Amino acid sequence: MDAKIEVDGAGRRSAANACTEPCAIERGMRIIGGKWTGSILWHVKDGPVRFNDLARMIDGASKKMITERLRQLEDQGLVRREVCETAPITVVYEITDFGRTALGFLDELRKWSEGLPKALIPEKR
Amino acid sequence: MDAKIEVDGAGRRSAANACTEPCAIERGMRIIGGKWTGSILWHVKDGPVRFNDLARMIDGASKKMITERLRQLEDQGLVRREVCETAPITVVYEITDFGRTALGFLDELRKWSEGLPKALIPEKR
DNA sequence: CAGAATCCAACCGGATACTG
DNA sequence: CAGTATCCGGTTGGATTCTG
Repeated sequence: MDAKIEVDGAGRRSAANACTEPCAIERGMRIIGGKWTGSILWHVKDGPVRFNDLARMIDGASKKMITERLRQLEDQGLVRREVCETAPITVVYEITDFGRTALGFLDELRKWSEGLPKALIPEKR
Repeated sequence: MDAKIEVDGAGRRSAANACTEPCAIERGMRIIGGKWTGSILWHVKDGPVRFNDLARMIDGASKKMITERLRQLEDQGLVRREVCETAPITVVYEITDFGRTALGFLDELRKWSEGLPKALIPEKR
C-alpha cells in the first residue's frame, strides 16, 4: 500500500518512489483538520447539543464557522442534525456511529494536548 | 479541569459554564493541525530525512511551505535539524523525543484514515 | 542541495445586519 | 432560536526567481 522507501547506509530514505497521492495522515487531516472541526466533533460526542450552546462552547469560533463546519460534518456523515419542533424551534447536533470511529484518535490528541506547556501553543495555527 | 457542564432531562448540555479558553482538542490542533504539519512529522519519524526528499515525499506541498512548517516544528522542539558538512551541503531533519510523543495520535489518525472511502476526502481542507 | 525573497491572486474568516 | 447574507481586510500559500 505504502510506497517502498529506500534506506541508505546512513539511514536516510530516498524519495525515488515516495507517495504520489496524499498520505493517510494528510487524508485524515482533510476531514478533521479544518478549523474548529475537531472541537465541534468533540463537543457533540456525548449527546445532542443545541446550535447556540455549541457556538458558546467553542470560544473564538463565529456562528458562521460553526455552521459551515457542521454542514460539512453532516455531509460526511460524522454528525447528525435534528430539528425539534418546539417554539421557538430548536436544533440539536449529535455524533453518528461513524463519527464515533474518530473518537479514538481525538482522545489521543486530547491526552497529548493536556500535557503541553501553555507557552508552546500558538495564538492561531 | 474541564468546565462542568449542566445536563437537562433531554440530555442536552448547557453552555452556562463552557470552556472560555481553547479546549484541549483545539490546543492540539494549533500545534499539529497546520497545513502539512502532521505529514511532515510523520515522514521524519523513523530517522533523518533530507530536505528535498521530504519535499518530494509530501506531494502538493511547496518547498516554501515545507520550510515554514519545519521551522515551526523546530521551534516547538518536535523536530531537530542537522547540517551535514558534505559537498554540496546536505541537511537532515529528524523527529525528537518530544515529537515522538505525538505519534500515538498520528498513528491512530493514520489507521482511521486508511479505512476511509476516497469519495469522502475533500480536495482541500 | 537547501533554502530565501518576492509577488500576488485566492481564500479565509470575523463583523455586522438581517430573517422566519 | 438558528441560522443566512453580505462585506471586506488579512492571511495563506503557490509560482517563480535567485543564491551560497
